[in-house]
Amino acid sequence: MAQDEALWVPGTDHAGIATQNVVERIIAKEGKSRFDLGRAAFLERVTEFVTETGGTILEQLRAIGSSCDWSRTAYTFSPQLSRAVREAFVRLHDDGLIYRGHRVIHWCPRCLTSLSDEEAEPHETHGKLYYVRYAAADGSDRSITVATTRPETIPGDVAVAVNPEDERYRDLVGTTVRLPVIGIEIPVIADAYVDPAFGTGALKITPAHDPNDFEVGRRHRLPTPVIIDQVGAVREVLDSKGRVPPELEGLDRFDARTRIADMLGQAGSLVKTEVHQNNVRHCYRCETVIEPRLSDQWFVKMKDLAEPALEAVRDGTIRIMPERWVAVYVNWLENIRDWNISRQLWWGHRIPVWYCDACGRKPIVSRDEISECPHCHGAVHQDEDVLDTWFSSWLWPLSTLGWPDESSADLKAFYPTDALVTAPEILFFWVARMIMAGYHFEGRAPFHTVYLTGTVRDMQHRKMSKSLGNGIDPLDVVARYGADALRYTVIAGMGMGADVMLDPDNLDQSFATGRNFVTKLWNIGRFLLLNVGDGDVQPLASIAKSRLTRADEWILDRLDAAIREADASLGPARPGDERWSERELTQGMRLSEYVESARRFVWNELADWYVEAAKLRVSTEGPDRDVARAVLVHVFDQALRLLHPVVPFVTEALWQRLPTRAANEYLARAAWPAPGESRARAPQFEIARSAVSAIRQIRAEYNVPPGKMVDAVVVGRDARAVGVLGEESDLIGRLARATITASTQGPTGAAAHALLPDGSEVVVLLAGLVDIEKECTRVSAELAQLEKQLASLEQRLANESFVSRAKPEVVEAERTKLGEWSTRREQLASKKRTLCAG
RNA sequence: GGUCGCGUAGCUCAGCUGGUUAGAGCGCUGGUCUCACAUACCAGAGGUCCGGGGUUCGAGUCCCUGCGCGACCACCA
Repeated sequence: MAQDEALWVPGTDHAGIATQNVVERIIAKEGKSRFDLGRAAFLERVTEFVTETGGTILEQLRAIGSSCDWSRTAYTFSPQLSRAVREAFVRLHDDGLIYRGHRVIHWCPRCLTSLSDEEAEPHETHGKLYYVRYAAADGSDRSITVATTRPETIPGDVAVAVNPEDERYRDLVGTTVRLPVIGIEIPVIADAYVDPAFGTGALKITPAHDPNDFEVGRRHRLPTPVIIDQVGAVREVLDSKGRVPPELEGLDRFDARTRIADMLGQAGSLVKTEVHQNNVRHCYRCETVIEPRLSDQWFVKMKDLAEPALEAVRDGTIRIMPERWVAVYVNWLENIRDWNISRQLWWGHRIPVWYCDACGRKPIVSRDEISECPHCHGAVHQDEDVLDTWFSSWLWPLSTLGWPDESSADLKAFYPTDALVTAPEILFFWVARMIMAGYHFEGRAPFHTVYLTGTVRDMQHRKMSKSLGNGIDPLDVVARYGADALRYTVIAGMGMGADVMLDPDNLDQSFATGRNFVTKLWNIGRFLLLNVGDGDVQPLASIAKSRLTRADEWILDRLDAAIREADASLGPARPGDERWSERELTQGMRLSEYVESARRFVWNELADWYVEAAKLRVSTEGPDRDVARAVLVHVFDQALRLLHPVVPFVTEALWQRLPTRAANEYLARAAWPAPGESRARAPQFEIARSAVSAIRQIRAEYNVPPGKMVDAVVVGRDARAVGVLGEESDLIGRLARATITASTQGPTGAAAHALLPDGSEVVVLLAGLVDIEKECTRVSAELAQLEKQLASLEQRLANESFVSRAKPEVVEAERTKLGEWSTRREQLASKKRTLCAG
């Protein structure tokens, strides 16, 4: 609408682990595992499954009216995007940024795959801390007690480590101790990694089953016996002959834990156990407790990649909103660790690496399939593993625009893109990595605004999830209330980065905001179209300014204010220069504020006041009818434009029916509104408006029946106000059901009184109804309140510091206020004298 | 353990760089089926801006502190 070509590429990723898990569960019901089916047949099943179900997200996206370019719907597993994945892998490898590492990684014994640091989620767990005594090997009665949460890994121990500074154990360093129950002799070593303050200050070292122990073991050139297999059972897997006692052989790690605790107890080696709280990592897909596992995996070196991504956010090339996430982003990048990109899954991009079975040279990394060794022409086999799904997602802004084809028209036209909108929980998984990929492969940031939304939660503030059953399917909401109601509710209810609470058990109430607004908008449209009728409607520009009424000027003025507010709330789409200015960094993207400005205009100003004011004019034949019609249509047209991005369906449907709409035009393509020049008489209408409110207030207070006409004297503060009130008396009278007399002064007794903000007064004559005592009380209360406020205002203005230090416009405003309030005080005081004297 | 955020009306939250009498939606109370709309209209009640200090002419807004929540990160076995 801002006449700026916009592209939103829809699409999905292949969700490696998640999808594979679901399909494995399905075939498990048939009593099969993926290994029974074999790789090819299994992949067929997954493809089948994805084809059937994969469209749901896109359907939902479409149903809620997302204005995507559906012809470009992308999928990370498509040939085009797969090509980009391979290209990226090969380039990174050629750049020396991909390497194969032998180390302890996070392993899910259920999914049978490794996971990245981000995919292994720490959960607070209440466990036990076991204190186990390791006796000296020399037969003396000396011993060293270690504290461990995982006694089942004792068979894999290769040393006991203490801090080199620790006096308690200094004489033991260099000696050997025996593994309890097992009897193997291991050394006591000193390593600074050990925290002397924790537990006993002595730490058992199990290099194959703990990442830190692995590092310690490497420093001390210790062996790495593996005693837990890939499904998490204890057995002699590698370099561990004679280490696993027969009682533990084949036991699951948790069973082995209780079993070995018993054995240690019987052997007198278990000193004590303590309740202990610590973080245990779980698989982010199946919640299984992660088992650290020693294996060969492909890693991406992250430090060099992180550098420009860090710089981009620091120097304002990319802004992250809300701003508080910047610190989180920076912190993660500064402490970034290498990215394990291999997954021992089948559903994903196979790693483009081949090994020669004959000559056994270095692994061959290739863009194309390889059938024989380029060196010896021997047989080759491809790496069994696939890539982390995020290894394809991190290329999204590039790959969906045609990369690696540098001549791609899309890439030229739309890269770098503008805004990336997503949930904060994938800031690291996705956003940070996309930025790194953008810089590494294309030398530029992939977007310059990162907008992190809040999360939709239920009434207990729980995230919506399948397992809790507290989710809301957008399709249900669309079916019940329409897409616009859903969109309005969520957009209006979500301040920047704030969560929005919706009750899955009470959709009526949860979506009332949006439903009511859309209904209201529709009804305004109905009235308008009905009353404007079929005849030609003149464009507002062709109406002479002198023909506009005060109400016309007022509503046009309010429209301009709404447009200005909306523009300010939305802010600029992209940086004015290469980088965001200090101001721009935090400006804009306030969707809820933009929506509120538009809502207030349409509902509280257009519908509640202008439409009511214009009713008589549009139903009365004559030249003024055309003026009112022109203004109504113009204002509504502009309002629809303003609202279209939020409620596209209902605004488009209404706009199509506007008499001024040209054939074959769409609101979606209409120009975004721009404010016009200011109108002098617009503020005067406020006096009339408050007069109506004041009369209504009095009517309500005295329980005057709605149909009954009353007499009201409207006393202007000055001649000009009286003039305005006189000219608008018909309108005021109609809206307030009163016969209006505008005057410079009014009766003080036997009437109900109300003051207008500008100092004018409304006196409603209620023959025989007025309760003088009530009026006295009211006026007294009002006066007291005013006196208090006036006192503090006077004090402020008498304060020299305020007058000299505050901004001049603030002081000026306070002075004006003082004048107005003083007048009101006098009026009230005189009123009080008359009323309260009886 | 580190970092960050939050605590404003019964509920969910706005309130941006300190400056009119602190706002919205939903809910609540009273009155209206007024010829666009009862998913509406009119009027109204409801707030010690978590507590305590401080800076300032001026604090919901800035600083310190206490209490209560939450998020993220982290190799303390």
